[in-house]
Amino acid sequence: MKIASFNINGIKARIEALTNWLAGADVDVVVLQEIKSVDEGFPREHFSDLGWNVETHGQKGFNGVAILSRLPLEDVSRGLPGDDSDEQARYIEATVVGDQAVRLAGLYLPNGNPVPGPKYDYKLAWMERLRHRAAELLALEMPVVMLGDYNVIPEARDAAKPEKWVDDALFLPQSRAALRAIQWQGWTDAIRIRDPWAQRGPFTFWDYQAGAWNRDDGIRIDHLLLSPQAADLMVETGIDREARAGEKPSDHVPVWVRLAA
DNA sequence: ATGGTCGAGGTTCGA
Repeated sequence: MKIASFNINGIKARIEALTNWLAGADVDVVVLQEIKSVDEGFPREHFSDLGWNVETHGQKGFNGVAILSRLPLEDVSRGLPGDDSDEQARYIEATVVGDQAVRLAGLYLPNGNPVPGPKYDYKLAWMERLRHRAAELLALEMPVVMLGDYNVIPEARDAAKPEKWVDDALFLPQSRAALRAIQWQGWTDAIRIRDPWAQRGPFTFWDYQAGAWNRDDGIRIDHLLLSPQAADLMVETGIDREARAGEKPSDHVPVWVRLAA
């Protein structure tokens, strides 16, 4: 089972690039972030006609997450538990049924800028809620993949120019500590363990501004965290970097893991 | 050191 995450930065603007990537990526399931669409505005038929099961959790204008799957999806739930007043569409869970059942949590973690301010407070509170949910998912003792745009640069080596990010919500010590608190519950960072001692990179996001892609001025903020039962099934993982060089690209590229499931 | 791009929705905000 090949599982991917892709922040597409607008489904209407990215329908062609996403469709082309899906045709060549050989993925079974992909979680999407920043669909920037209400559920009724998502081109559901376009993807269902191509053989994808579609589950969305959208809102008007901003945010929004979705799952496309060639395999059956069960027990879909929308929204991150822990705050009934939170109306931002940033989280969706589903169980994918292959040879084994795999629980997926697709997430779009708040950006948090500017700092300080209510947006950063919301980011840290959201991460605390995610930590609680992550502990519940680990307690299932089943293969779980928690993946998406975490909007956190874990370490200095995850940025081409870390000095640019020192005052940014994506790299502040509190943000990184909150991510570590989740990881240290027992999650495996699938992309990092490909090359544990890398001194720089790999990256998953390059800003549209100032020629960041051409300078390879990237950061790693899209992550795949695997429960121990999922990590035991991991056979391959990767980043589809070439997607950033295509026509009308997103500013993020897909990240993926293949499980023997 | 400097300059500066997208998307969505509606003339501005979020990233």
